[in-house]
Amino acid sequence: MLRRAPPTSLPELEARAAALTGLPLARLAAELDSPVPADLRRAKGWVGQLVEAALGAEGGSHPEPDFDALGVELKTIPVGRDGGPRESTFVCTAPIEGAFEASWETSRVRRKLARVLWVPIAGDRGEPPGARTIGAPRLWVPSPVEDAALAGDWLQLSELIAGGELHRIHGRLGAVLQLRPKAANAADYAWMLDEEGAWVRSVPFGFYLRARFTRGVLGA
DNA sequence: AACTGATCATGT
DNA sequence: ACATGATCAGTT
Repeated sequence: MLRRAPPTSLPELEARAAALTGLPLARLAAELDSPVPADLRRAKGWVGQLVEAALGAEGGSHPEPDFDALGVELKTIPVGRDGGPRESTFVCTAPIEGAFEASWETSRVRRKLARVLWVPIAGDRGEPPGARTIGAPRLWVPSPVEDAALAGDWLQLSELIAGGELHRIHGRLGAVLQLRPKAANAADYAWMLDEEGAWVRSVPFGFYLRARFTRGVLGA
């Protein structure tokens, strides 16, 4: 897949993203010489990686923002006819150390969400990936109210991890931020501390933004 | 229709 | 194993 050079300024990045508005993914894929999968079942990351390449994100699996120099994280978000998100948004994995010493201010969740460029991808479930179209991008910086809501959930969820109360963790907790499994399959595991302070195998957890929250962010 | 738990691909 | 990119698909 071809990849553009990284943008050198925030306005340049925003202009590039805006220029993609209305473009079907099949056309973008053709420009970038990327084969279009028949469906996303075995290509779940294809859309995100395609838009990364189009905007000149560094890509790869490094723990840095997509546009490191600009401090911007890129997120594609599937939206329905009303412009509302169809899915939750993965933020980051829930590291065991992050539950202890880190404050909300220095947490990975907050750093990840400091500045996000949302790129909506319009299309219904089951629609061929190439037929989906890129929507108008939105650069988001959490408002004080949004930040406070995220902080509250993060603290509650982090306390469960820090306390080793792993069995109490499930996707129903958190008003805007939730913890859910984030793994390759059911056999995948991570080492975590239980209530007794013993290392145990656990399903790896990830922080996700609820679709309801993202709906507000997108102004839909 | 929304939501949660499970899953898929790739790179380091 | 864990980071990146997410969506699938069964249940409620």
